[in-house]
Amino acid sequence: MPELPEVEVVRRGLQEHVVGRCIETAGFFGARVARRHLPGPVDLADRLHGNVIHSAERRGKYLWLVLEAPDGHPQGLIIHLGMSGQLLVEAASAPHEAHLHATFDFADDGPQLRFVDRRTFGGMALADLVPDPHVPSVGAAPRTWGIPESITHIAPDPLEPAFDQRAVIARLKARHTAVKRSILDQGLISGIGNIYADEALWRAQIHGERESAALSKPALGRLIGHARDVMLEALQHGGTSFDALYVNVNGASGYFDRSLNAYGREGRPCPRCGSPIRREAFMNRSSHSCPRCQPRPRTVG
DNA sequence: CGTTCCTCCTGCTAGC
DNA sequence: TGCTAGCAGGAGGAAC
Repeated sequence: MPELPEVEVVRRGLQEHVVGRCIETAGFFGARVARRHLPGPVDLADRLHGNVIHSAERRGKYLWLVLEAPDGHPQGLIIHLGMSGQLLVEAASAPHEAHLHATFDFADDGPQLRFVDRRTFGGMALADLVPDPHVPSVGAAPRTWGIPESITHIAPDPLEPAFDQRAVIARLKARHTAVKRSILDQGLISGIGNIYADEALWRAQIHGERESAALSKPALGRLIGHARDVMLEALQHGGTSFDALYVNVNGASGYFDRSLNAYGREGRPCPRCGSPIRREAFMNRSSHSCPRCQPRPRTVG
């Protein structure tokens, strides 16, 4: 479930606890955590030895650590949390968690970074850093270090300077598919998952199966604005809980308990009109919406 | 090409 | 009470 706000909380934890440190030894356990690193887990561990962590970056749901290898070559360690990934900062002597897939020991005597992932949809890979193809020719300044080559297909998220709302609206107007499918497409706008998609659609009073191209530009603009707002609010709720030496995705956001209006609220009253929230199958997932505020389209887009 | 569908995975829960 | 089927869903790649 980590979407943009939860991943940003983790990024801030990494910035606080591992940036500036030198990786002494990395270990990867099992075949899946490094599956996107094609040379394999042993190669990945070898290449990380002696690297200094310069910064912790994020685009959408992707994290990466900017590293400088002992030979001076900069590179990015991509980290995706998938469905259930957690990064923990703990003493090396702490008992190993079930589903511990990676450990990082540092040249200092400080705590260890661990990657724990029950469902193994998450993973790590090393990539070269390249100029960001999404930075417009005028406007946002490029990142100091560039972005990992293997995630250049991921679009900017609504919280970064490179986000170009007019360009995104133009692409949404060209999509002849359901608008919810469009805003979940990380190559079009990144960071939004099923939860925040449902919340943004509820706020915008748009049913997710309405055709993307058939919505007006102002309506699409409002939808994007609501997506940005709901993720910012979640970030504000969740951004205070990592002062301990423990970066916990699941504990990152109290937002789920209090502030969701549609997602996971099947049968409970719509906070706006009181109608019971409905749940529908969509894209082999669940979609939650208000039947009165978000009427279904006559024809599926 | 744009769009849709399937698969990876494990823990939890509803229902027989 | 114990089993199984169903559900949760991010993202890449196959399939249409």
